Amino acid sequence: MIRKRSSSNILPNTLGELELLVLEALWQQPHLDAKMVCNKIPSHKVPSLNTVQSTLERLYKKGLVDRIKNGHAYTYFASVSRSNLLGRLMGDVIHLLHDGRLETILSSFVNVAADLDESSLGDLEELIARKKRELDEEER
Amino acid sequence: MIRKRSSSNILPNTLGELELLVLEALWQQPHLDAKMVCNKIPSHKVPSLNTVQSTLERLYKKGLVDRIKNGHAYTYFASVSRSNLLGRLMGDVIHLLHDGRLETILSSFVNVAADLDESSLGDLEELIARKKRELDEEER
DNA sequence: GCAAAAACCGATAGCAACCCGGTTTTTCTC
DNA sequence: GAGAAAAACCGGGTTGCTATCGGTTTTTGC
Repeated sequence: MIRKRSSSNILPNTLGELELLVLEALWQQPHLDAKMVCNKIPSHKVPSLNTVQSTLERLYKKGLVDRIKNGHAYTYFASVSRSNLLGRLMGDVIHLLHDGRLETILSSFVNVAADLDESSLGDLEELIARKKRELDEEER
Repeated sequence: MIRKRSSSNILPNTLGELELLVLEALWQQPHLDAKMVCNKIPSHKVPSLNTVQSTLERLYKKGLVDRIKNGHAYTYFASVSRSNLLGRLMGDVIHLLHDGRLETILSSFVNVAADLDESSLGDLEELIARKKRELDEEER
């Protein structure tokens, strides 16, 4: 028997529950050390300091947080913004299921946007218009 | 020590590698039995028939494929379209990182759209316009 | 130099995907 | 209907990842 395994989860940057909580804390207030992060975790599920530390380490290796040696302790801060990470994960999902046809992506966009009300669609239109102008600039 | 664990992966519907390959096969050609699915997996990584079967079973439990008893064998078919699944996964990601501000979502949309060229943005605009008209209809 | 605090190390546990051999059930054929 | 073939079903083993935390070492402030 060969039993060689391929990768289990095909999405490269998925997050665990605690990893997300830690990131939330750092987005809310950057430049915290491990202990401070620990104190910011919702009180009904505070893990031990060590647990938070290894979670921070994992996030660091993933490139989602960065850190500075400040005295004897690291202070951590998110190295990606919330919307940046959101965009990255969306990109991963899209890449995963892309079939080459743009329409697939676009109609999914709009399906997701189905929850959005009219003014949000207006906002989206505005953002697209801006993006178009940017592309125009680049071409010249 | 308590050592009770919370959930590890916060995204509910992530896919494994083989699960995706199987889905791809079913999208390309619906109504296949396990053996046929097996034959459609790219040749450099064909797993055993049993492996494909348990993968199909997992996908069935997840609600991503459905099946009909046809003679002595099940025939399987995807119960979600590619763009449907894409939209669902995008929804999951958005829900995961949503901070209540629509702008976060919208700017992520546009960040992803940064890879798209001008005509694609035009298509997206068109889809939004259509969506807006739909919303208009509903209101009346 | 010493005590406290933090980093570092390693070990365990749970979970989900993957992988497959062996057994049972179903069905098809004669 | 018996027997063979094919598929479903079952159970277990492997891997990779997150979560969890105790114990040890290093650093630092006094």
